[in-house]
Amino acid sequence: MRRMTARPANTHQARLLRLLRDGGPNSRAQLGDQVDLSRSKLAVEVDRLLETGLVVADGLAASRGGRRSHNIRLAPGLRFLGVDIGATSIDVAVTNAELEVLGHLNHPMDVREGPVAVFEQVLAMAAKLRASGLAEGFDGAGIGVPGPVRFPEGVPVAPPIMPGWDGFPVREALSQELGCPVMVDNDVNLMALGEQHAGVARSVGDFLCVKIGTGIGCGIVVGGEVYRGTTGSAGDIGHIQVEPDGRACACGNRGCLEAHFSGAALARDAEDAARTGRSPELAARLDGAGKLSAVDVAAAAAAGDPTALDLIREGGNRVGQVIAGLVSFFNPGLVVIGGGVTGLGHNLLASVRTQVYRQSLPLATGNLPIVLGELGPVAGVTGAARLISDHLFSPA
Amino acid sequence: MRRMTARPANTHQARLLRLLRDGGPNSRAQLGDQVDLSRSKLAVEVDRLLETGLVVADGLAASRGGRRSHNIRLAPGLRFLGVDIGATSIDVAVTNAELEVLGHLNHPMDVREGPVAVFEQVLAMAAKLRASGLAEGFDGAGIGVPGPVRFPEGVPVAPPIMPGWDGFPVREALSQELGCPVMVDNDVNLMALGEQHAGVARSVGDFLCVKIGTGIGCGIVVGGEVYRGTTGSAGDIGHIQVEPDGRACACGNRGCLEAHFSGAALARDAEDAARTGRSPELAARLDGAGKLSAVDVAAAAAAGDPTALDLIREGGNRVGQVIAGLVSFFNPGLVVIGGGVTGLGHNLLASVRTQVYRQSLPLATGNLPIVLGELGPVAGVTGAARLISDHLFSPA
DNA sequence: CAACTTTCTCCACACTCAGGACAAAGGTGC
DNA sequence: GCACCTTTGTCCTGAGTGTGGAGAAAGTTG
Repeated sequence: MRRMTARPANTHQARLLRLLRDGGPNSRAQLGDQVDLSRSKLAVEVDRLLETGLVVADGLAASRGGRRSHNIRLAPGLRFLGVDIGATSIDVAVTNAELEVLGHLNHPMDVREGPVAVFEQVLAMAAKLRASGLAEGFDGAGIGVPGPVRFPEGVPVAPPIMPGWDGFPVREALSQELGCPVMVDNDVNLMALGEQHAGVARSVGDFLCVKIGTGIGCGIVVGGEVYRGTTGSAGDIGHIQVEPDGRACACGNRGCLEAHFSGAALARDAEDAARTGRSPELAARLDGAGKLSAVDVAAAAAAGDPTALDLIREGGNRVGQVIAGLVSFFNPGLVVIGGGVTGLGHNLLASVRTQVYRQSLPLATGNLPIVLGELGPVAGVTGAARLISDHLFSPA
Repeated sequence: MRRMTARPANTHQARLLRLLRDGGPNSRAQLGDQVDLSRSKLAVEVDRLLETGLVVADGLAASRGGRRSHNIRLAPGLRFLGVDIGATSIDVAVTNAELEVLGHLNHPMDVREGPVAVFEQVLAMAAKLRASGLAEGFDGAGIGVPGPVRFPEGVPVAPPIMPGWDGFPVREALSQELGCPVMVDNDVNLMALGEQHAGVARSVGDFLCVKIGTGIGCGIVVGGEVYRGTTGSAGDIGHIQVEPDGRACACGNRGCLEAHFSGAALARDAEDAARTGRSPELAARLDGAGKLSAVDVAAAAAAGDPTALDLIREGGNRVGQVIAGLVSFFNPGLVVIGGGVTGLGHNLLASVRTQVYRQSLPLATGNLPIVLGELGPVAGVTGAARLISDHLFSPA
């Protein structure tokens, strides 16, 4: 099929496209209720959108007591590709224009293998999704990488855990390969966007989204928009010091949050507890290579293992301590916790909450929900689709 | 004289007013270079502003090689009142429409005496400024208070150091008394606004402004706008924990930043050092009541007193530790340090810088200036004038 | 004093947008 | 089945917004 070529010509059209994206099919009359435009002006803009092919008239809706309305919806053939590159795996999904995930693939891969190898894998996954009939092509793609990004150019800058990616023109390269517009962002920001679009953070203007995976990062949303900072490294909380003269961190400092608690740190601590005989539950879960993951710790905790519970509680205290500071500083309306450790669930949440509610001032915490993300692995890819759709659904 | 009654009728007019405020008198042609409007449209809007009396034509400028231009400037009689209520003193200033401080008064006063007594003092100071001929009346007033504010209503909420102010309708009361529009904000936010308008933070979009006075707070500017948080308590960093099981704080917790370093904590430590004989330099500066202030510590340090230097260095390390975390999180383009302790100067700055550059990642600190505010006590009142002028110079 | 610049005004024309009249297409009650 | 209502959508007029060009006014420069 012919891919999306047109862009909205003005802010009205952009507004209408986003309403249709976020609210599904709608009649002209219903759209009119939401946009503060006269019916006549609205009709003109809808007609123009129909001409561009971005939206289509799609049959008649049931009567609401009068003449039946024509359903207007985004072109059903539009497809976005959402890519979420983590430290240890890749998620790729296809969505329709309403950002509903139509198909989703996950593949383990070490990001340190470098952009070329990773790109090959991403393209193979995209091809597989296309071959399965979910898309004939992509109208746009969003991609998240686990490190800071110079956002306007779509280029990673000085990413600590993926040094081979420094300066690699992710946006341009992927755009070339896919033949469609591409936007690049930090994976944590995309998780925040995903939870904002379809998850727990709907209708919250200012919130924090703490992603605890291999590392730790924090998405910052101000007034509904992702805040990226001066050099694109905002939210990089993994190297905040939580213990003077604490553990050595890969960054060269001591006592960084990430060194004391993160997916990687938790796994190391669990493996240590297993090997030194402090936890038979964990020892029983060691794999052939003597490795454990956050999932194993969650399982051991669920089985009542006190050492596993201690590790989770201890970790929650560490993150909670940092989050408490951020809550005092940022005064968010919501804190979302997600990433690979979501499986640790309420044990983790409980100790985070304890720290925050104890350390921050009542005015900041009084009405502050601290919750787990509800989208899991879909958050990142949904956020990626949202990123490119926000870009395409804005005036050219 | 007749006070300002009109407000800009549209965004163009608001834009023009702000250009005239920030850039001084300008010709129509110069304004046209800055606003992306045709000369004809611009002439129409300027004419309308002239009709309202908000701006006046003020003689001819020198020729730039052709016909001489008419100077357009903000009405010279416009006067704003800027009020900055600190924990221990009140600053009041009159500015013209360009926010230049025409007169400035300071009066020591304990904010805990409550809103009624403080208001009386503020009104007396305003009357004194008026009596001196600097203003015949005020077209608007901005006021800062040392605590969180519900911004839209202009009402302090749960302010820890001034409990008597909780819920007091500052905006409404002052507006009644002065007979002009009033906006209320946190004193720290106003300092940030002041430094942004006329100080070190000009042309910086995202920055932090740490004010260390009796307490400690942090103004947050995102994209040129003050960020206030969900309940107006954003930037309240005084109660971030810097030492587990540290000193008891007035808030009920232990180890708060404010308990370890702030104007009040520094004074206490200095008095202690003086009384226990660790520092003759400080002891010599004790006043009749056995009290010291940040100024005394600065003087002792300048005289080479090692104990005073230690206190400053120690305090700088504490704040630096917190700022390092905030820099990682927020990735600002600038950090400004101001407030009563500015007198500690480069001794303080040095230890703050050391902490931040050591603890934060290079990407966030690479090009990050950490500087002292340059406006001193004028920052707050300038910010207050800026606050109300931003309000009045926006479409009604 | 002619030629050029800069500043400002005036005017014709295109575009945007609101609101009312009206047509189309349904439901409801008798 | 029919009159009357509601809802949806279209068309038209008129007010306002904004552009760009012509040209006048007021300088400078050689």
